[in-house]
Amino acid sequence: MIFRLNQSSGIPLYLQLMEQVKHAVETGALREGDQLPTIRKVAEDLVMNPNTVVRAYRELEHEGVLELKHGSGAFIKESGGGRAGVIRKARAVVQSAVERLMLLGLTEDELRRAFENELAQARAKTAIGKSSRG
Amino acid sequence: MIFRLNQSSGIPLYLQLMEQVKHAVETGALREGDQLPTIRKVAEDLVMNPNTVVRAYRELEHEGVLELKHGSGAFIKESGGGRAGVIRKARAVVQSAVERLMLLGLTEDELRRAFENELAQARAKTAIGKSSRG
DNA sequence: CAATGTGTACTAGTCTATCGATACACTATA
DNA sequence: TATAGTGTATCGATAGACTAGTACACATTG
Repeated sequence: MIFRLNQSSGIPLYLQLMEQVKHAVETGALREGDQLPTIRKVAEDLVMNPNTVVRAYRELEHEGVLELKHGSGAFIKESGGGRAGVIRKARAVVQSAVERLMLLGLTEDELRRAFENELAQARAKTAIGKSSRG
Repeated sequence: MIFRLNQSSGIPLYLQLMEQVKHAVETGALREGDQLPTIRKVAEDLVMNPNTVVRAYRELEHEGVLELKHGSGAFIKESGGGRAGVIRKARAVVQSAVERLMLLGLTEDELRRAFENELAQARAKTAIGKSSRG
């Protein structure tokens, strides 16, 4: 597992790290039980402070993506039954929707707004309120 | 046009303002040429600094939602052909997609991620890159 | 021109997010 | 028990976001 950061993107380093771990999990590059690179190793490789890596790992733990074991390391956590499969299906749905939306000639911002609006609506109606898998 | 802010929501006041103006435009409560409430009036009504209102209005101008006329006021701008109608159609598409996704049991975060991923894909392939209508 | 209403520009304070330095505590291994 | 490898905790520096105070410039009306 190797990470690549864009120092000048304006996106916080710890978020970039989180993003890459999540992506690796979703694509299957990282599986349940796999150990992630050491905090110190990542920090060294990417020439950054260990604390920043800690932040990424801790948030990922809080989201239920991985588990930190004091003195041992960081490990990918079971995400609960064919979650990866579900996410793949979801992608298909989203993809077709996005395609149709682009045909309507919406800008990316408008598209995102429409999405967020719906999400807010849905949140109000249903019980998906709890964000993340905590 | 009356605005309502949530001081303790953690969401920046100027963003809340922007949100409400956009929503009013999308629902038709505000139409092309309509004058928005004065910067000072909004600031007074909501007990906040005029500069914060300015920020909201300026960003909306930058996004092409309204137009600021020095000495005259702020006015809703034509958004180009039946844009409102298009946006309404888009909403329907998004709504059905979101509903299906929720049935899959995705959390809000996962849903958002899937959406952003697709958006990034689409951006790479097509020419919708330019965000906002500027 | 005067008066009033409008947006604009400049400056500064405060708070938070982000990242870093460093020392501590747990675990595994021999 | 010693040692090396791992995550943890606490504090500080810095930059940027957000909001505010105040004075300026333009437009409209009479």
